[in-house]
Amino acid sequence: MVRQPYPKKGTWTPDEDHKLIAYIVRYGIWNWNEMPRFAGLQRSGKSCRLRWMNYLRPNVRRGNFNREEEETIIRLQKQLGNRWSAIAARLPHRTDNDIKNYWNTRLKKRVILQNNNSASSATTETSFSVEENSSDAESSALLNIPTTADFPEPFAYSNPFSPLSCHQTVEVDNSYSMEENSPDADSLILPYIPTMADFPEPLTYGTTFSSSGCHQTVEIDNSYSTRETFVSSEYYWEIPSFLEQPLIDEGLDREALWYSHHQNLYDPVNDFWVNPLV
DNA sequence: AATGTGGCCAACCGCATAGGT
DNA sequence: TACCTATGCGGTTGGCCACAT
Repeated sequence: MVRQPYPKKGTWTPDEDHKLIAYIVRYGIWNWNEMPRFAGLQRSGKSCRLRWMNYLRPNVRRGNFNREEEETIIRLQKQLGNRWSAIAARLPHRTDNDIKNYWNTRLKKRVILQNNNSASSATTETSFSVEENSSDAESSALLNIPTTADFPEPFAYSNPFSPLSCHQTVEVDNSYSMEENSPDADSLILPYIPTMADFPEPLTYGTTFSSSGCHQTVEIDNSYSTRETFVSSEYYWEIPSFLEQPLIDEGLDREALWYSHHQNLYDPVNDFWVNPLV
């Protein structure tokens, strides 16, 4: 009996990122638990999923939060509590983990301070309990505390595989529009979810294919949901080692796919994804 | 220069939930 | 209906880094 190697933990290496991106771009997401084995990763499926969702996934916006985003987070946290996924759903391109971290390390203190200040100025009482998750909308008024948006500085994205790097290279527009977000939290804004229509040609699931990379076969389940699982064609990246392998889906034309996504090129010299159209 | 301290954030862990059998 | 598995979510941890002493 062959014992499964103990899943690797800790920080992901660029090589691991490369493998995961390449695998998902090529085959999509069909089963997180099985995927690492086929992708040649020693990680748990859970770890792969987390890495993809929080870091490698297309459209993930990283770097400083602007003032509008901060205010939105503060407002939604007050309304929804620590339901980070719900808050993230209303902040396009931000992950729940990012929002959670940002809240815990920065915004939380600011809100507490703000509440303390407003409490002390609003009443002469010396003992006043500040409820962090108060539903009192009146207490949501922000102090004029400088935020990162007040001190714009260039973002530094160190990860060469960051999707943001592909499309926006270095500059990040601080005027990032939040107009998609209704100020009314009751109107739910869902994040963009790729559908089959986003693909140049439909993937054919329910077929059996062989992965030449690992010399194994796998059954693709028809019941597999498209929700949050497919890589949009807009972000089809070329990974040389994988392109050298034959495509496994009959319906896919590698060349057509590549030309339809030619805007993203990998610069092997600088180990960086660039967009020549930007 | 060495050490201590705190902030930041990627990643892990455990539990909840959804969906399939 | 009960059980099992995969996935999602939120809390927490650990390591790295910058800064202070």
